[in-house]
Amino acid sequence: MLDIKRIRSNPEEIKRALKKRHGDYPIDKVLELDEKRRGLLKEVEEMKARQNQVSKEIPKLKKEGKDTEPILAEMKALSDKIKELDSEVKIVEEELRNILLQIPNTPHESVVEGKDDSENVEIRKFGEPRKFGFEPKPHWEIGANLGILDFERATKITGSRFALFKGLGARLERAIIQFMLDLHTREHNYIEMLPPFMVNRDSMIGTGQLPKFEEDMFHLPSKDYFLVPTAEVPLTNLLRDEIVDEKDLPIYYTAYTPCFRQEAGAAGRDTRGLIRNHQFDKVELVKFSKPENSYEELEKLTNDAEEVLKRLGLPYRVVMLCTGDLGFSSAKTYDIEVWMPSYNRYVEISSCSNFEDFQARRANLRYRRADNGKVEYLHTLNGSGLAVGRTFAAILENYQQEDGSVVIPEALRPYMGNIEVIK
RNA sequence: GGAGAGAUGACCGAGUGGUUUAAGGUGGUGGUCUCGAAAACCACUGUGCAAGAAAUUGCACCGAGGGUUCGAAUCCCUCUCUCUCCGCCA
Repeated sequence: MLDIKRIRSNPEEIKRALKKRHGDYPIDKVLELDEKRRGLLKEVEEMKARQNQVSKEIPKLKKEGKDTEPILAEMKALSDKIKELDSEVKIVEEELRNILLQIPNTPHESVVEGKDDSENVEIRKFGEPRKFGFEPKPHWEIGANLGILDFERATKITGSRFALFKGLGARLERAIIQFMLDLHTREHNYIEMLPPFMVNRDSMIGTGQLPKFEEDMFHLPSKDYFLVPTAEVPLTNLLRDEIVDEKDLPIYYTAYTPCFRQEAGAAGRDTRGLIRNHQFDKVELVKFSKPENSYEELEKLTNDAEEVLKRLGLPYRVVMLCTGDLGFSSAKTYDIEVWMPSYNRYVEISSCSNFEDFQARRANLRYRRADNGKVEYLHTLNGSGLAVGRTFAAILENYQQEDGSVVIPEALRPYMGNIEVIK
């Protein structure tokens, strides 16, 4: 959520920034409602001040045995008027909030303007796509042939867009999770969390999935809970409505969770394999930072995620999302894309974002400055560290051999009982 | 799932309709005292919104949301959560 005071004092700057996103947002409507709200507030608060004052006099008058009837009648009228205005204020505030919740974050000035993902900017590259001396297979064929992935039975058990990992496949998935968590906790100083996989509505609003993207989520109507679409939701909301001390910052959390997404609107895309499923595993990185350090923290966070791919020896590149491709809550995002031979291109495997105070404002995440004791909004950041299913797929495809076997990257072998090859 | 009890500031805890601008204590910050510290004493110690250049002022907030009343932490209704006992259960 954008700061209403910032919109009020710099409406043209906000309009200019949002225009870069190539969308249309009702800033003038916000200004109009804000002005209406403040006018009503002034009026009703003056009435309440009078009401409070007179209410203190009434017991004194009663004690003195004076007739309070006329004053009570007057106060009754005032009370009714206050109720009327209060509900008017409430309606205006609700409308204002609903509009504000649907306005995306303003892009950081360093973000390149562009219309869609075709205008994203490559920042750096690691490794070279492997030249195969044979016809490489896609991971769903490799996995099925080795008996470690079974999509037909996953469909039987549940439906389309689910995966079943079998035998060494299940173990490899688990090994990847463990390897990622160990790297981030031991070498990058993240604190490991294992949060609930369902969250309530307030949490989903706090990180920006709601109200705009409800159709993308799995919802449990009996409790009004949502299956987590990413561990970003429970991790960021961990500190919701809290004020942390400056000395405790920055705070780094990491968590493995399964992630659940409807993939509404993605019909027909990536229907085979592990790339786009309703349930997938992910290790997530979340940071809470002081505003002045958040862009430095974004670079470090991105490096932390890249390190996973480096250790696994998977070729990748980092791109900066242009304004037209930037997520709703994000001010700046780097996508890390891994080389996927079956797609013959780089495929997103991590998305690292700085949300500045956009989520913090929604989720009421604040910290107290050590020097002056003032309370300010935190900056929040997160990134995948990494998407586990896509990592699994990239390993199968990049490490496949002509005979259909798959070499295990060295970094994972300690987690695989030192097996070197799945065959 | 059934029955009962509860939710008050950073923490403990009083408060069942009107000088409560939420008593008192603990913790924290500043000061007095001291060579220094402890103790003691004094003062200060929340968040949000609005107005103001600022000092400051007003309004709201006692789990959440409604209601009764001139006036609600206090009374009524709904919900959420916590605790105890019972049932069920990995």
